[in-house]
Amino acid sequence: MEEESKSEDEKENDVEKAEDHEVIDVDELNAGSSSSSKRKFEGTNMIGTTRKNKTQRVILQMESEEDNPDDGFRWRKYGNKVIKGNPNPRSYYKCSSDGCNVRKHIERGAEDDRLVITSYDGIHNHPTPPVRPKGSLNRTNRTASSLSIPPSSFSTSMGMSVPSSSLGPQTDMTKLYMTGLSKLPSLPVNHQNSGFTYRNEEPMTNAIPDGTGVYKRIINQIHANFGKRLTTDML
DNA sequence: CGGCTTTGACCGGCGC
DNA sequence: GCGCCGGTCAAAGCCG
Repeated sequence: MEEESKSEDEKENDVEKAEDHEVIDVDELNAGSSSSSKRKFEGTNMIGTTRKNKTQRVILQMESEEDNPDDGFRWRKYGNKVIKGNPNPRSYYKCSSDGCNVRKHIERGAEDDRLVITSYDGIHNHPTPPVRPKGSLNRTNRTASSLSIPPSSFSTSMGMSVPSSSLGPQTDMTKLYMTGLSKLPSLPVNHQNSGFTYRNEEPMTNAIPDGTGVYKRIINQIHANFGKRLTTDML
């Protein structure tokens, strides 16, 4: 791989890494279990073992039986690891688009195996999801359509949630969250279900065309928040 | 035949 | 300095 583990702003990154992570509110909401799981999340956000936190991290928390909800992008699994404190293994995915270094980790809640925590690392440098032109690969589709437990609401670190009833059960999970996020009407948070967390507290604008667009916007927001302008370059 | 998933090993960072 | 944990890579196998 293209290891970028240079020593550029490692110091800064270090600091960033330390304060940068945002603990998922849903956890608190879900709480009851408390400390142990909270720790887990912090750890997740603070990943920095092998890599410095050079890229933005978006964390989605949702309730689903699926391990790999379709977010519109093509992912290739490159690893699987059982993490301490969580009986469920964490899966590592990379965007299979050429030149795109975006990675994502998917793991299930230690206590709620229905709770799926997806962490996105980096920004897609391709405008549109690389939908297989051949159309031979439908794995992700299969994934999305096999969802049997559509979330009944979204909750975010912003304290918002939205009933999924307004969204089709066929919609991709991530899109659901993204879309939901962008339209969040400030409903009571349902801690029993899904959540969305990203590193920016700023509310999204409305009228997002589709999930992918929303994703981009989120990434955009994150970039803005980070004071970086990769987005401009990449998108 | 091509691409993706799976599994094990190795590497690097962090904490004690 | 050592041990533990997390993350990534590489090879083999399977599926479409």
